[in-house]
Amino acid sequence: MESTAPLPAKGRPREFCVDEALSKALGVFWAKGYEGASMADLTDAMGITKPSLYAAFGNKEALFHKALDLYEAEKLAYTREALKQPTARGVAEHFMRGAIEAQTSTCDPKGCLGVISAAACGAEAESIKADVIARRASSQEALIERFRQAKRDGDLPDHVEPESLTLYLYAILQGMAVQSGSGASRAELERVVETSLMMWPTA
Amino acid sequence: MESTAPLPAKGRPREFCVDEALSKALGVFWAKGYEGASMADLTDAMGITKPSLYAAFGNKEALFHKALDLYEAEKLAYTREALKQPTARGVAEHFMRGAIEAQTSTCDPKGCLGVISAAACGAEAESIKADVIARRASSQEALIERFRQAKRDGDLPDHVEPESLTLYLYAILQGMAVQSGSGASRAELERVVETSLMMWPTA
DNA sequence: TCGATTCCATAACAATCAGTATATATGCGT
DNA sequence: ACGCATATATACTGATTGTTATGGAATCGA
Repeated sequence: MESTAPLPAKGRPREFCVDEALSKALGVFWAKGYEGASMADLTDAMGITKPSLYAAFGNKEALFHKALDLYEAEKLAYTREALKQPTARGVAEHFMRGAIEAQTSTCDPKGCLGVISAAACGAEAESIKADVIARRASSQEALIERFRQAKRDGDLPDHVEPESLTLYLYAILQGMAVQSGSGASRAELERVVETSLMMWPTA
Repeated sequence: MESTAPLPAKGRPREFCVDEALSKALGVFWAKGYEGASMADLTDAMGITKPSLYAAFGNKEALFHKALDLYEAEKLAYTREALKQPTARGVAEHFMRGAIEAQTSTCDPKGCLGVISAAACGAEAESIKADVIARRASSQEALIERFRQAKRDGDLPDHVEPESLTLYLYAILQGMAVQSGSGASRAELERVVETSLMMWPTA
């Protein structure tokens, strides 16, 4: 294996920052969806030409997967933080309040890239959908495990199943994403969160 | 105003049934989204040629709005039934179980056309999105009014706000649509519903 | 049977799609 | 200074997008 350290750099050096360009691409995919984002949109926002894009990222699909990596790493960091909260209720609250922040930030597109990409369902986007669904499943698995721990902690009532509670919480989060992507205000999303927390099961 | 009764029918009669063709078009939009559905897809499924489509429906956008009308009238009929349930809890349960039926029927595409169309966010689809959002708002208004009545009936706790409860229930419904559109099984959706009902506020 | 009228079918339209071929520019080691 | 390797810029590819013009076919009232 080769280190990622600065290699000798044989040929002509590229004139743009790959990470920065990827971040711009993420913004376009987030705002317009996978199919809605054209290569012209992408190269425009990234400030590079098409051959440069293909050389650096492969093709549109590969670019999207890398943008999804970045999205998970940066914009979904709060989900990993949420799992560390001491109570199941705290976990849920951190998830939902983090979702509000991520989905209504004024410097980012509205809504959730995962939900947008899973809902956009052209035929060519099947591999995109599969990737998003797989990532969601793995993220749900972590939450299920966290709720199992909560039950062992006596933090959740006996009659609550971690799998069901996870599906339920994810439904709320996805619903919030749909609403924020449809122009819902932060105040409206907060009402959803307050209502959810009001009903959260107590041990 | 002219009656819709069979006019003398001046020229050559059309060789296809408009309602049937519209129903086929709805299926395509439902399965592939507004932007994902091409005119070729549509004419293929409808069994007509492009000029016939344009003559009968105007253009792609007008066709979509009419398909949305049909969707509301046929596939969302359960929501009007739900509002008639005697208790707020019954209303919510009817909404959610109706959503399961509508979103996992084996003879229809999975998921909810409204959610799919609101999430698909190309630039050209702005008018589509606006239509879907407006219809959702009007449907939410009816549910808010129903929950207000429930409060007057002493059917909901005092501290529950009809607006918040509506946003919350819609979030769950939209989340279920996202999940069913992403391959969730009926059993998984039923877990969401059971969990939601378990937490439903009692007066 | 004759317009008049409306429909269907084929083919074309300009625009856009994702992706690439070609040519030129820039850096390295030698 | 030379070749090698890589990046950039322009222009192009074939396919597909939504939409429409054209020509023939079908049904009407007269």
